[in-house]
Amino acid sequence: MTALAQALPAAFYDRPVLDVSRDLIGCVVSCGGSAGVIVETEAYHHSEPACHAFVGLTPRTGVLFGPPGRAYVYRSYGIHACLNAVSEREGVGAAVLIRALEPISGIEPMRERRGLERLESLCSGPGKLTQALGITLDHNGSSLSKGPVLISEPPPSWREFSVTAGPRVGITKAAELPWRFCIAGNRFLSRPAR
DNA sequence: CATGGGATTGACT
DNA sequence: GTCAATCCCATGC
Repeated sequence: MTALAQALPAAFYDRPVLDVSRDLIGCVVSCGGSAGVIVETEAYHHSEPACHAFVGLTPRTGVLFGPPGRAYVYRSYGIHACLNAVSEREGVGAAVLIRALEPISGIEPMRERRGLERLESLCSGPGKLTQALGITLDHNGSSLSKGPVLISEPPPSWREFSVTAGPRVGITKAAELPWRFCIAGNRFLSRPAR
């Protein structure tokens, strides 16, 4: 394990979701004795139809409209869990989808939870990284500052990289918005940046 | 209460 | 390239 870094405060997420989405690149997600650096994110905002919050306040979207800095975890295609960081002022309805991590510690537990060996396959997708870190729907609504899922500032060796923006992956509505952010050329992206 | 659609992944042609 | 798995929940009757 690397030295414990400072978890980002809730105020970090209380900003425009595009800023939070870009600034989360390089930060560290940790859970279940494993951790990885965020190399790919997507922003979602209630004002556009690809966002779950677009339909308004329902039992499903309650966390999205809650205070910033909490985890919104939803089930995708009946099989996978996807991790989001709720952003913007309470009541707005916005979040950042964490799409890919570069594993940095607790690699063996990740391999066990994923049932795979290949490093590049452990966290290179939103459903993969939650499985690798042991993140489940039970974490929905939990604080990303207090855990058990934590997001911390970038490690010292991760302060220099270039972030590119492009269209989001796998959506049918508002697909033209360039709200996906990645580290250009990183080997651990869910798919290459365009 | 019945229906349908995913912010995906992995296996297969 | 195609496609099924599988379940939560929004929507409509």
